[in-house]
Amino acid sequence: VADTPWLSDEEQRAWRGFNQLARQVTAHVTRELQRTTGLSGPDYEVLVLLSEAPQGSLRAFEIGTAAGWEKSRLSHHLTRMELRGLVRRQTCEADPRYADVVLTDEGRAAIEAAAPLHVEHVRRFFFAALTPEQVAAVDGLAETVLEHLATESTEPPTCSSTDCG
Amino acid sequence: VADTPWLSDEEQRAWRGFNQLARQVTAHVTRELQRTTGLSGPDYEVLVLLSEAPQGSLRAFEIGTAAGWEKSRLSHHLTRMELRGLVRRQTCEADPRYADVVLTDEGRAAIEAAAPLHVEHVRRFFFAALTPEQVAAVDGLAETVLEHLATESTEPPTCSSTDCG
DNA sequence: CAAGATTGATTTATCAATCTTT
DNA sequence: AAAGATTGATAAATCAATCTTG
Repeated sequence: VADTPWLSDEEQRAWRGFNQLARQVTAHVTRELQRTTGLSGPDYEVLVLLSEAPQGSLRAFEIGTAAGWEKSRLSHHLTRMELRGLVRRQTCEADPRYADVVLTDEGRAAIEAAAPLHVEHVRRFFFAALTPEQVAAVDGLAETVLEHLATESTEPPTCSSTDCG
Repeated sequence: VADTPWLSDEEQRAWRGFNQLARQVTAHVTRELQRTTGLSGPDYEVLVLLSEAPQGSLRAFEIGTAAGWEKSRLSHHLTRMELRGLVRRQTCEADPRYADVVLTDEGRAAIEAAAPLHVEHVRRFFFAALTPEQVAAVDGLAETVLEHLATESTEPPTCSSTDCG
């Protein structure tokens, strides 16, 4: 901690802006999604993953990994979606410790109806404001930081941000 | 909806990357904040706002506006923070419909102890990955999109994203 | 024992009134 | 009636066991 310098003015602005950006864009998009389709953000995410999977089916933990959820949240959420008829769970007969999650017909209908609306919202609240260069910048930023986070977690004890010499 | 085109490959990547970025950076930072200081993200946000306010005091709705929370969430959260001794509520005598939220000594101690740690986490999980140009890009993106969202909401009925002529 | 999964309890967030003051 | 605030009920996310299989 010792010698960690404060954030510069520009960093401060960038950090607060980044947070506001993330929060507000997400809020606008998910509010419209909810209003126009009845699906929550998490609902939509699960449905997209399943709809893009080979047989409309994934192991539960694959969804959890992709969405970045812990397993209990995943299980509870799948239970709610199952009650609404959007997905179905079935134990994998080959390997009974895995749970297969399958997109139902109703679930597929829901995601297919929702997708174009969602795209419209994303355009309206996000891409409409951006130049092609800015879109590229977003893509680059995401790649850079996510790459960094992936390695950051698997690094030595951490003498991070302090000079070790 | 009609003529809304699908997202291009690059837009698709940018949108998914943006979401992953926002989620993962936030997750890393708030997890470390919680672990090292015992404060949640929302706790920290309220404390920062109060610590930067003139008398360490704000009207409740000002916090709600700044944080983008609805009033019931705000009220519940303030109740929890008050129980922990971080803030104190007092009715404004001049205008009894407003509730003043005041930072307690304990609350100020908490934010002052947490701030440098938080800065370190933000550096480690975010700025460490970015060049100065990228920091500027983040700042610019946030400004652009937030400006757009501010006007978007106050616009005509919405013939958004469809050609009107 | 480790990994996948589920369950129940607790904590937060959201929703729908309600209350007060202007 | 409108705006600020609170309250109680519901829904969702997190936490701490537990269970099963390899």
